[in-house]
Amino acid sequence: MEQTYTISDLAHEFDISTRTIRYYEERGLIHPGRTEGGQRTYSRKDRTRLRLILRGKRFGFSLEEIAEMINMFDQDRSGKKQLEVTIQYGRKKIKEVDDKIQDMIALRDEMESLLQDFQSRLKQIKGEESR
Amino acid sequence: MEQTYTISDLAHEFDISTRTIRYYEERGLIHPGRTEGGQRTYSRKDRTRLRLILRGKRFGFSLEEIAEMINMFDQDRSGKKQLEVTIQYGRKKIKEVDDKIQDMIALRDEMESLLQDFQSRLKQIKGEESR
DNA sequence: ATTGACATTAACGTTAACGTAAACTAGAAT
DNA sequence: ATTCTAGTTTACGTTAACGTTAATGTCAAT
Repeated sequence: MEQTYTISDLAHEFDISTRTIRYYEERGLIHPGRTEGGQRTYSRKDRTRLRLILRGKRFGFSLEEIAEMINMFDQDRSGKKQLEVTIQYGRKKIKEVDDKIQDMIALRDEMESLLQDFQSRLKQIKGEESR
Repeated sequence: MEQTYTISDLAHEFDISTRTIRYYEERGLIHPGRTEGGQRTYSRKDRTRLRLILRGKRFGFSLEEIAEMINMFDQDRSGKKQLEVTIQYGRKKIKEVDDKIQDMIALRDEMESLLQDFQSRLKQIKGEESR
């Protein structure tokens, strides 16, 4: 239990460049440790965090938004009022995600119905063919 | 039945700039008509198409990808082979969308479970409070 | 101790997707 | 007829999210 990763370990695993990982650090999204010699060293938590970042990216959040969300869930919010605010914000963000999901489902359906059109056209052609 | 729109009609309706709409045209995503004097005039079909473009954008497809998809569903594919290819491609794109949806649902769940943590913490604090 | 593969920072370059400004024209309203 | 609002093209500017290069340091293996 002391599992760490180098920057290229993670770069390979997630199929991104080392530059990208360093850039995320530059933007305050991740905070790896350092070795004696000054090289970055990533813990399991860092790796998990990177996965989260990439997941956020994949559906169109900006790095700034992702930073906001992550840092939010990150702080040691011990006060009651703080916790309540955090939860409020979290609910809002989740709703945003829900909305995006709905939007995508709508697009999916639209695409599907276009495809149906094409398929019935194809069927018709095939029908004519065998006359 | 001759409903048309000006560029700012659509800009207002979809809450985007006229520059954006012109840019989509520049990139070959939409092809409005012109008035005598040279001003762009948008039909209902153009409007529908714009809606599709924006929907595509909203979940992270690039304009190039959107152009590819739209033009695909656009051509008058009368040949059987052509139709089959189009349908294949369409299936592929729909699967991509499905994957994105799955991905987003995973993120949503992740966020939800984080929120649960916070909420149980809050409950605990409230419990202590009333002791 | 010397490779060789991988690491570091610094800084400039690149692309997509527009924003913005200038200089001008068209159309609607008074 | 004039004024005002909205349209046009051209062209340069901007930002996010990295890519790329240079110049140099580190670590593991021989």
